[in-house]
Amino acid sequence: MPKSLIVFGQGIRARREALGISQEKLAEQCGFDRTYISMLERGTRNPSLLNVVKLAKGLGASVSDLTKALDGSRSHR
Amino acid sequence: MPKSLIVFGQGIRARREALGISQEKLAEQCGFDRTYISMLERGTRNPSLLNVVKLAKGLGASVSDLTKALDGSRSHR
DNA sequence: GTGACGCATTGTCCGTAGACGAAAAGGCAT
DNA sequence: ATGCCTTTTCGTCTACGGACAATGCGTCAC
Repeated sequence: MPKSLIVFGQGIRARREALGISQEKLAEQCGFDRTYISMLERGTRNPSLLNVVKLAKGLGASVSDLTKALDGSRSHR
Repeated sequence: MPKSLIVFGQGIRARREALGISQEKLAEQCGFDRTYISMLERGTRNPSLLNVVKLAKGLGASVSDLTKALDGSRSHR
């Protein structure tokens, strides 16, 4: 379970909760399945770049904003 | 062919050439295949988040730096 | 010419991303 | 306790990511 995905998922969850919306609502805004959001937030999925872009739109954030949490994270070393 | 991937690939290529290294060299630093780098730079591949992290390391850049180019890009609309 | 280099392109292969259904469990009310 | 809402977790399935080998095309040098 790569640390990068954990960190990324935590950022997603934090932003979603800051917006006060459910996983289902976010999934619908992104065009995803609700279970997919659940797995993303727990770091059990490795999303593609295009889906990260969709996520950013659904969260009203920029892509680089979502990925800032990964900048210092050594996923494995 | 999503515009986001094109833009992302152009950014990869620009950074790689700024480093003065070949696709093969970058691939080896990232643990990728050389053809994969080629396809990424042309936007014909949709990399996973973990691979974007690997790319960032191989290029000596931050993830959010690589994805900054996507911030304003409307991938489809 | 014939090398070597860098890049693009194709095809095959396996693993997993991601959709979808269903179920279960945790709040938090009433 | 019974609702409802949210989230987690379990299947299955198809599509695509990504590795790898092979080929081709240019452009250098020799």
